[in-house]
Amino acid sequence: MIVSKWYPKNGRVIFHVDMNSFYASVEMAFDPSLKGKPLAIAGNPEERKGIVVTSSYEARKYGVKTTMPLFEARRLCPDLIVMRPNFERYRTASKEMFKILADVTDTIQPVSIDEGYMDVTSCAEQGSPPEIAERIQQRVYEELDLPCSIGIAPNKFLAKMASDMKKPMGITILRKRDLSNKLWPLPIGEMYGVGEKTAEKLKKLDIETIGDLANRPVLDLKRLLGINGERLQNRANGIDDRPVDPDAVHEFKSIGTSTTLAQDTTDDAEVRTVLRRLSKKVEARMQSKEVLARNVQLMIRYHDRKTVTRSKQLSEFIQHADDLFNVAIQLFDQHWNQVPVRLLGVTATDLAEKSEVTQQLDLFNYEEYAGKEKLYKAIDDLTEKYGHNPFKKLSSPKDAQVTTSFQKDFLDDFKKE
DNA sequence: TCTGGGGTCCTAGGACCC
DNA sequence: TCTGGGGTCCTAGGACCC
Repeated sequence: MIVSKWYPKNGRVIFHVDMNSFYASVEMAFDPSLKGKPLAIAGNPEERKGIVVTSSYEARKYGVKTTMPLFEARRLCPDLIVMRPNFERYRTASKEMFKILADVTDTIQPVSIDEGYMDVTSCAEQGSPPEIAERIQQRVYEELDLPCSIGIAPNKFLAKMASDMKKPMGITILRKRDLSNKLWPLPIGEMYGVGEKTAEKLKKLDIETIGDLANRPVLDLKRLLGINGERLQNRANGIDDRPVDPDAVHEFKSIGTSTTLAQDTTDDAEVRTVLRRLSKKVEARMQSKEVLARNVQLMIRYHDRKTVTRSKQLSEFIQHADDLFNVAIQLFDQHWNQVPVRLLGVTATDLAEKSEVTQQLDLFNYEEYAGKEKLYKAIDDLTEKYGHNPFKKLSSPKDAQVTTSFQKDFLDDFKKE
């Protein structure tokens, strides 16, 4: 049966679905008169945000690229149509796209607004992987008027590299046995995970292609790049065991927002106004995700683009804009060196789910209610009994998850006494 | 009037505890 | 009196990706 060729016993079949020039394509679907024209999505130059976020393939022919300043893009392509981003529109399109993927399998890991991985290993009854990929691509194109490319491979890294090989509207299969033909000839800078700095370092070792990396003694790479050297070499050899994790998208590690000011400023009042606004924005997003934070990070970019971050770990979780602002402004006052400021950012990190933290708050409330001595005495007894204090790491979200059920039982018992 | 804004992961050093 | 080393927490910065 042909299926066995595609669904090997000991292997996986992973898709990487990548929307082609997503923002520009969404605008074209929204207003078909834009189709076939050079289009760029960019911020407002008057607010010093005039860089290209995405451009259509027609614009790319002129050399227009992502992160290119708008004036340069216009110089390369005088007829360039420029639009401000409509993020709501893109989020809506993204949701529709992922709905189509979800008709194939639940094992989907969105990695950004316009791309995601799927594990279709157990989808044999729906057809061969190329057939499934083709159906997905057709549906996205017909129902949403959006082009996408799909990579098919035994793991995430190869699927990611494969989806990049044919654009727009490509479907590319990258098997292990294709590595030396299809992957190894590529320049090292095109490898996912190798950026400008790493590519420079590797070139000093005469590593110019992915194949050079794959076949280099691993010790050379470890010396140069640490643990990442070994990992990159494994990837180059088609080794990547990372699972497709549908929960990863919910496990937020940080929530932040930043803004480049229209003009550099040394005005304390303006800084306060901006930080207040940013704090409110972060609060709103924390609320919608139902998380609290125990660490606040301030980012300052100076006139010369030098960027510093300063953070503060807190003794308790916070959720309100006022609290975020107070920490941010304290950090600013402590660390600002009086040089004109170009950008300000506020980020909440060390996050925990509200429901988890609420249980901890219950504990502290009970503490007030029952009287501290009594509670501490009980905890001391427990510490003696178990050889460690089961409440000691209460403030760490991860440990809180582990220990909350124990704590809950303990509190219930304690209240009964 | 050169270079946005959202993230993740890793490293490294000092403080502190055992 | 002199000593090693592991582990965790906290802070800051860098590389990378879309």
